[in-house]
Amino acid sequence: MKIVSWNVNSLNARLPFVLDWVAKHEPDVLCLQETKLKDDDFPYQAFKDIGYNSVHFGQGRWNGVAIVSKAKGEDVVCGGVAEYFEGQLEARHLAATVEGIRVHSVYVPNGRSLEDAHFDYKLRWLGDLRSLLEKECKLFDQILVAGDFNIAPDDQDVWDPAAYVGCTHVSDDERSALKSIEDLGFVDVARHLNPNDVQFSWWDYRGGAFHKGEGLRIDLALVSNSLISRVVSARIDRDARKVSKAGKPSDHAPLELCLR
DNA sequence: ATGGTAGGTGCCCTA
Repeated sequence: MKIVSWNVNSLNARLPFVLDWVAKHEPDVLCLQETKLKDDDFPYQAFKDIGYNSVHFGQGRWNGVAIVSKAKGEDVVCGGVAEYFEGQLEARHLAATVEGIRVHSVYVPNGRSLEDAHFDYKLRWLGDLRSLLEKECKLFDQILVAGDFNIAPDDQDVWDPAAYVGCTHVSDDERSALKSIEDLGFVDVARHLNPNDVQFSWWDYRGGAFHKGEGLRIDLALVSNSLISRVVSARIDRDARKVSKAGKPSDHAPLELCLR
C-alpha cells in the first residue's frame, strides 16, 4: 500500500502535472494540500476517470485540503481544528478513514514571522490539532497525519540552520508544539526510517533554491505507534520538483510511504 | 547586488 502527501500549490494550476504523476506512481491514498479550490471546483471527475475517489475541504483562493484514494474515504470530518483566523475560514484539515487507516490531511499555517499574529495562530492551530488527535487516538488505532507542517523538526531538516535563526519553521515554540503531538504516540516516520538522511521536501521558487540544494523538510507523515510497524519505506520524490513535459512543479515534492 | 518566483485575484496578497 502506498500513501502520499503533497502540497500542490494550486490544484487548478497543477492538475495535468498531478494526474501524470498519479498515473505513474499509483498511490492508494493521496493527501493534498493547498488545492486553492472551492469544493464545487474540485476535479472529482478527473480523478474518478483514473480510478480515484476524492474528499475535499476548500474555500477557494487559499488553503484547501483533500484525500484522494482508490478505496472510498469514510467517516469524513472537515475542520475540527482552529479553522478561523480573525473570523476568516481557513480550510486546513480533513480526515477520512481509508482501508482501516484514519487519514488526516493537514496544512499547518505558515506563521509569516515570529512577531506576526499569524504565528500565534499557527501555535493555536497546532494546539487544537493536538486536542483533536488526542480524541482520535481513543477512537482509532491506525492513524496517519500527513501534510505540510511548515515546521522543520530539527536542524538537519534545514539546508543552512544559520540562515534561519529567528525565523519561523525552526523556532523552539513550533518544534515543541510538534513534539507535543508526537508525545501522544506518533512517530515522524521519514526521520524514523532514515535517521541520517537529508531529504528536503520544499525549495523556494526564488533564486534557483532547488538547484542549489537550499531546501527544508517540512512535509511530514506522523503515524501512530500501532501503524509504524507496517511502514517499510518513506522517501521524497525530488523528481516531482523538476519541470517536466506535464508542466511546472509545485514548490513542494511528494512524500511517499510504502506500507505492508 | 539586500534581490528573486509562482499562484491566486484583480492593479496587491500569500507563500
